[in-house]
Amino acid sequence: MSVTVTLMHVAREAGVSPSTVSRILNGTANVTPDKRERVEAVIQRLNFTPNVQAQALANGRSFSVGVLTQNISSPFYGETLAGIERGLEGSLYYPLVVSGHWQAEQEQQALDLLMRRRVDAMIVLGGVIEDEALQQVAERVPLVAVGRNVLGLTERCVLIDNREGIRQVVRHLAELGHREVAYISGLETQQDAVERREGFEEAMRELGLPLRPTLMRRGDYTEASGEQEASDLLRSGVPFSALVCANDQMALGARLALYRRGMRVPEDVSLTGFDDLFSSRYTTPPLTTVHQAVNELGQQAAETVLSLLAGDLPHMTPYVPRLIVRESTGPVPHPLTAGGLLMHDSS
Amino acid sequence: MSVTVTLMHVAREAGVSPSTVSRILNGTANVTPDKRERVEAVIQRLNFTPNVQAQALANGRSFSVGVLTQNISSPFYGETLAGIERGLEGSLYYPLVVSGHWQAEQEQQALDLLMRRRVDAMIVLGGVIEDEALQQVAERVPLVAVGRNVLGLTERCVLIDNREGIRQVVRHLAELGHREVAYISGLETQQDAVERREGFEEAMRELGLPLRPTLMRRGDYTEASGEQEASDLLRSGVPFSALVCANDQMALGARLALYRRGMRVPEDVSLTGFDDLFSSRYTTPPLTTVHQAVNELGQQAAETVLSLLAGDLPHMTPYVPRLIVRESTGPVPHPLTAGGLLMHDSS
DNA sequence: CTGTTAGCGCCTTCAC
DNA sequence: GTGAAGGCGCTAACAG
Repeated sequence: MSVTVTLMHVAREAGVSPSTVSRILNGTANVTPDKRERVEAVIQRLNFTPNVQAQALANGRSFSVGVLTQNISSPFYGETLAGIERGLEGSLYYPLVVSGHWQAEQEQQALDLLMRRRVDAMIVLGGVIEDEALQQVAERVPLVAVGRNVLGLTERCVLIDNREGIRQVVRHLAELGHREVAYISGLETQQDAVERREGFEEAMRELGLPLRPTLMRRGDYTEASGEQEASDLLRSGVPFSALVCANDQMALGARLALYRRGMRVPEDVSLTGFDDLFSSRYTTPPLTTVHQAVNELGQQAAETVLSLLAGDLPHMTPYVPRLIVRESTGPVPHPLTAGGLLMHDSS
Repeated sequence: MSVTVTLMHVAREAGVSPSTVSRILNGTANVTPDKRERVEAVIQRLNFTPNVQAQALANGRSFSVGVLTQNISSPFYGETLAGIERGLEGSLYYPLVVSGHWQAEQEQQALDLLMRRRVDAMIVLGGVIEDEALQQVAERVPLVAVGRNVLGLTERCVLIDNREGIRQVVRHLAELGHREVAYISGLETQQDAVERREGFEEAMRELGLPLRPTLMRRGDYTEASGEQEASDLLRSGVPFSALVCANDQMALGARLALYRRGMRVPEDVSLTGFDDLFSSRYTTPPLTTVHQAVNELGQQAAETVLSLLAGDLPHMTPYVPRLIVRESTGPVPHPLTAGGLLMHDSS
């Protein structure tokens, strides 16, 4: 394609030295107005844009921050990325994102790729890679983790109180009179899935509700697994009046399973999620869930990185999720075993 | 942070010249086995990774392809990005993505940013920026557009036959006996929204169905607008037995409006979308929609860019979308005006 | 204020 | 096969 025009070209064309052009570009020093004008005109005319690679090399900074995400197309991480994008906006920094797909090996490759690109900082979203690998990265550049605690870097982690989130859900259901509560867990190789399940169990105990192994299922955070586990649950015949899912996506899948069985939400079964994805406001009925402000978390991570880069030592405030009661939860159907559940179950 | 180790360090440590190390790194020439071993050992020990910025500068290529997307968190573009990521996998290239948010100005800034980063190629997803700006970019690097026709670059555009997609929807509804069909259009600053609406109108005419201005609404592709327009439609009292939405997100919003009015889908109203987002498989009921294989489109775009970069002249095959009939469409309720619709409408 | 001089880290001729 | 030298495009002292 056409030859790329360099700062050198501009300098020659404007009859000044390269450094002058550079100074104008970066506002590094004062330049006589007429020279400035001349140079700027040439820049316009030649459509010159500085080569970031070269700037990076000369500056020793790439002006980019690496983002290790897991699945770029997941609604959850998508919103986090949007938040990061927003948080970085206006700064000179730009996010380089790579997906790790929840596979330690791929995550390691992603980190390597980003380090080769000499990112100035790193943001890590979840993942299953060992803490050690992240600590190693953290030795070279400032690192902030979201939704994951990294040993020795806790003060650089934007954490969510998963236990508290689920607890709010259980409390809400208890207040509505539910006792037989089923639970579909997420992929327990992920920290948050474990925390949520444990939080559920703790809350049930605290509130004096029965914790039945037969009502505890294990999904993998996907819609498909939510559907699968929910329909297993229904087929099993063990009665329950509420179904708590470890995330919104599984709740969506579970919703479909209930629909297929002709079970109404919330008349027959109350259903809850976790994350408050944007689309959960539009499920039928709108989903009661735990709000995470994923977007804000991303933004906060970005801002933290920026201040780290600026040499400050920001301190993270742990994020407290909050229950959003919408329409997928309601009072227990009267005689549980005879009414709501079993009646429809046999229809 | 710790000093970054360079190729120079490796060379010294291994007792060879920098060029030798470079050759080993790139397999550019043969090197004596023992030197190779020595160097590789040092690379390991020092944990050396080449600086991509420097390589880029020396090579004149950055090994990155720019991606101009609109909204990184939208499920639609998210899936496209995942496809691009997949398509680029295994190549040396890496995607740099920036969002334009459907604003010409921001899109232009995004393009500038990417050109400054000296991307070797560009993939454009939708957008409202003028063709001219894209042509200008295309003069400097290979460019591929997805879901958008760019004047003079048509053979570099991965296009979707939107008219045909909507036509299939209308035909399907006609076969089910629907005559009074409402339509919610997308943001008509976008080409595809116009094509879909026009396709709808054409198909209605062809099939001899009435085209009522009062049943034509204009949304903006968001869930909120779908809800808004659908509820307006219901409030207006004009009877209809089917509602066609220009995308899945608006269909989701419309679904909620119908739910609020106590209208059943598909018993009272048939509902359709367009795009076949992953989550549309899990709406209640699962949504009849037009499949776009967004993921594959992204992948195809990436592969095209790669072969362009390799010097080939690939040829794009226009993409024909296909109707996916799920459960949100059904036969017309018996006497339309008396039965299904108005009865519920007045409840 | 501004031009000259060195690099930043790597690759690539060019000789040996 | 391998080292030396020059350059990619830009910035940052250093002298004027």
